[in-house]
Parts: sequence; structure tokens; C-alpha cells
Amino acid sequence: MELYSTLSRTIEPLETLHPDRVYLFVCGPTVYDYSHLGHARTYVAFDVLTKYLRWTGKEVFYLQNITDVDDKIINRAAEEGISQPALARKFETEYFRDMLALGIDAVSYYARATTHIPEIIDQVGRLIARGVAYVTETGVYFNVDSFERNGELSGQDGTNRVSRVTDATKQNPLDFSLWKTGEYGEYTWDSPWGRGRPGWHIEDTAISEKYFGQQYDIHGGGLDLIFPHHEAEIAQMESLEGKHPMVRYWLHTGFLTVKGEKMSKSLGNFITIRDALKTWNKEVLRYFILLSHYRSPLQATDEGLANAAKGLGHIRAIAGKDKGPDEEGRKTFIDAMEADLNTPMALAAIQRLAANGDLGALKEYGAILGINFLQETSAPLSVLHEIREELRAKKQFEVADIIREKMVAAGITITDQPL
RNA sequence: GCCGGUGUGGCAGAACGGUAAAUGCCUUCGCCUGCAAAGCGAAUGUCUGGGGGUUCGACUCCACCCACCGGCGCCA
Repeated sequence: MELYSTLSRTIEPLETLHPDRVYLFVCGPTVYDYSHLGHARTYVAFDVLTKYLRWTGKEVFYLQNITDVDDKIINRAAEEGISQPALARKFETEYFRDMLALGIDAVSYYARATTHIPEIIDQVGRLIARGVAYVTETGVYFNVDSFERNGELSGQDGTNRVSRVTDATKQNPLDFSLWKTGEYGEYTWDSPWGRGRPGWHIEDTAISEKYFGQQYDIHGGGLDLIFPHHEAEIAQMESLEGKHPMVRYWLHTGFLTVKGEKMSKSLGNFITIRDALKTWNKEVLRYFILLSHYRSPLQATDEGLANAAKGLGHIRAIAGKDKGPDEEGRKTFIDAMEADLNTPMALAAIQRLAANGDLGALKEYGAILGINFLQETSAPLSVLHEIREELRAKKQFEVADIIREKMVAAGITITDQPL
């Protein structure tokens, strides 16, 4: 398989550190609010990547962190008058619920920041011992000047920037926080540098080091994390013992946009996953997301979702009886997936497989994409269909048409047989 | 300002430098149908943001320009 890595800005063949095993880390959510379709886009992409790799026989350890200690959580908990842990647990649960509702179930292990405080403190301590981090009255900071490869991921070397996070005790305004001393409510811990809480970037490297070691295969996340978050992760991890590269494949998903703008909480143009699921089922949402390449921007519109729903319905409608394997169609699908997870092309192959009646492939590949391409029938619906057919046979069209109207309104596809 | 990304038919969105630029939706016509829908068949439609370069040949490579989007130290 080939993947585009932000680090090299090229498509490279996937060569893992251990043959047949893939260590994948994806930045998880900050659990202070409901997740929206932008998050869905990213997590569907990595869900499919993982399922595909597993389908090819790889053993994938997919690790995802849960950021449950953060300014937003502190502020939101204060606003709502509940404890930080209570808020974090609530939205963590909601996150899992949304993910499962979207059929995202490939993650091997979720790791909370707050349950890895010892690992975080240990890593910060080692960075200080290394001489790349220093202690001030306000906390512990990473000295970006100590890291010669600073900026290699984002192409930004820092010379033209000014940090928005001002702290008089920092040696360089661009130095970032590893530990913030102070009292932050429930989420405050003792450390060799005083009571406080972790900085943002350190949880990921502490967690990934614990489960993967200092080097692993793939790190994923949204495009917006490249700088500064992933840049900081590289600096932290590679400064521990100088192992380079921390990860070879940096995968970043493109933004879901609304009227050309990034969907985000701050712009207020977001649609939560659960709201979207009120109108569209999970398979339509997945189909819609996979209809574009994971690195491309994707426009979220009702029209686009409606098209996806129709397209998926079309596949299901034409996939009639099994006509055996369509080798060419299968090859097209696999080639597409191999080529940097080209799901739009893979779905074109699915169209073809459906048209050619390769139901085996539809079922198998549908499991990878998390979409059932075969027509679903349930007992109640079958009964309803039978009743309608009987009415039509007796030429009682008025009643039959009322049933049809109601079914269509409920989003149920009906297919009449000629009388 | 610096860095990064995107720009393909009405819409969404693909294309190892090489036959007619996938696929789906939409539109039109025909078949089918109790009437529709679905399905089937057919048709219209882009010469790929712009003007250059490299090449026998470029959506695809190079430089530049334009437009839009994003990041710039706690956004997936």
C-alpha cells in the first residue's frame, strides 16, 4: 500500500517497522462538547484505513488518545457548574456513542490523558534531564531552539512567527508548555515541579511512547494539527533519545467545509454527528465521506448528502442476483485502496461490482468500508410489501398508493413488481 | 507577512505523462409500470483557474500569476 506522508510531501510505499504489524496513532478529541461532521470525516478515514490494513492481513494496533484535561474542559465545567471529570466523562461517552453510531469501531485502545499522568511526568522529567526543557515559576517549557529539525513537518521554522501564548518566564516566545504549574481544580496533580497539569502536546507522546515506543509507523489527525501540535510531538519524542523519525508516515485529513469554510465550533457552522444522523443513516454518512479522497476538502451540503443517499440506493438496487466474482472489478477496488486510500475510485469499483453482480465482493468490501451494499430487508417491511402487492393484485390502488406514500415518506425504498 | 492546501461537466468527485477526461447525482428521450418510483437503454454536457516552459505527448512535471481555503504555539 502507498500512503501520502506530510513529512515527505510525497506518496511512499508503506514499510512498517515490524512486518505484518502496524502501529497507528490518531489524535482523538478534546472531550468538552459534541463531535461534529468534521470529526466524523477524520475518524471514518482512519477507521477505513485500519479495516483495510487488517483485511490485507496486517495486525493493526490503532491507538487513540482522549484529551480530557484542557482549558476548554476547565472553562466549560466551570460554566456548567460541574466537575471537570464529570464533564470529561460525559463527553467522552458521547464521543464513543457517536463513533459507534457511525460504525467506527476499529480503534484498539483509547488512552485518556488523565490516566497517564505518571508517564507524562516521567517524560517531562527526562526532557529536562536531556537539557531540552527548563523549569520556571509558571511551569516546564520545551526549548525549541534545542531541536534542529524544528519545523520539518510544517515547513515553518518559527522565524516569522510570534507566539500568542505569552509568558514572561519563557526563554523563547515559541517555547511550548510541557507542564503548567498552578491549581486547576480536580485535574491538578503533584509533580517534581510543583502541582499543576500537563501541557497539550505531551500527552500524545507520553501515551504513544508507553504503548508503541519512541518510533512507530503512522500518526494521523486533522490538517489543523500539523502545526503546532504534531511539530511539538516530534520535537518532544525525538529529543528523548534522538531517535528519528518518530513516525515515517504522517497522515492528515482535509477539512470538511461549509460554504467553503472549515466546519468548526468557533465559526458556529457545524453539524453535530447526532444531528446529522437524524436525517441520514450512518451508511449514507460514511458513503458521503468516502466519496471524496480523505486529503481533499469536502463540501458538506444537503444536496451532497442527498446525492450520496441516492448513489448508495442505486448500488443496492442494481446488485440483484449473484453472478460470481468480477475479477477486474475487484482488482480496481484493491488498486484504489492501495493508492493512498483512494476511496472515491474504490466506490466507482463498487458501482461496477454491483452492476456485474459480484455480491461476494460487495459484502467483503462493504465490511472494509463499513457500508452494507446489499439490500436490507426486515420482516415487518416484507409483510408490508406483501400486503401492498396483494392490494395491487386486487386492483385496490387507492389503498396501495397510500401505503406507498407513507413508506416513501419514511425513507423506505419500495420496488414494485409488474402486475 | 510566513507556511501549507485547493481550483476538473449543473453538482459531488477520480484519473502510473499517452487511446473517446472514471463514477454517482441532476437534466432530456425511450422502454418498463395500474400510475409512479426503482430498473434498463440512450442522449446532452467539462478539452481540466490563467498565460508560459519541459516533452513526440501534460489534468498529471517545472516556474510564475490569479482565486478561494486553512495554520501561525492548547481546533479532527
